Amino acid sequence: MDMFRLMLEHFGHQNWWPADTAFEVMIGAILTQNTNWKNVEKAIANLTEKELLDLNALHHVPAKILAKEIRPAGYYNLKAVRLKNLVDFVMDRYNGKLEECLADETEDLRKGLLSVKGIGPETADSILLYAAKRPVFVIDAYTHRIMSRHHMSPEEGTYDELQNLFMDHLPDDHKLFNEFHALIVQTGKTYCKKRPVCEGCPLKNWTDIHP
DNA sequence: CACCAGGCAAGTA
DNA sequence: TACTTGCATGGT
Repeated sequence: MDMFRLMLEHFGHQNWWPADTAFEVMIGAILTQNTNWKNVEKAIANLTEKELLDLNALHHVPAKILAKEIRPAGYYNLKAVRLKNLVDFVMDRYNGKLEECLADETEDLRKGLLSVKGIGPETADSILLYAAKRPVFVIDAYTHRIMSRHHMSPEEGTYDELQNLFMDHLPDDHKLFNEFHALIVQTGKTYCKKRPVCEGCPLKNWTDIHP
């Protein structure tokens, strides 16, 4: 049985990304860097309450005030600057129009996002997949860990190598990629931590990467 | 108490 | 290129 179906039959549909708008996805993508999503929810709730979950509002709010509101998400000084960098990117390159940003060519938008200080490959691809709905496969620490544990990737493969491994074997379908990445995270959280709990893992006897 | 969470950038050699 | 370190809260 293939990896995707094993995980789907075990966990069911994940309904990612848990956000109301594309902009909220973009903000969440930065806030969740190396941070538990529960903490991000608190930070986003603060932003909503202060009416800061908005491109123009974030553009005008001082980084120091912003940092205070996103405190529960951790790395708050760093992330406040990163959020401002992302907002500046949309302002400068797309004339402050989020729709134009999200409608840009996938490759151009990816390069642009990666040029923003504080946005690396996972954050850029999360925005492309979950906000812009492009068929771009997101790789995270759990993906590396699961693939490595199953000897499906060369040891400590790079982000791009692992991403290509999936994208070369899967149809370009953003809905599939959406569900697939979410299931990998759920599987990793439940069974594939640094101290793995392999008993009960849907991938226990999985050895074939066939889509 | 230790360890972890849906990373990234900057510094060193 | 290949390590190492800082960033930080909140949960287990």
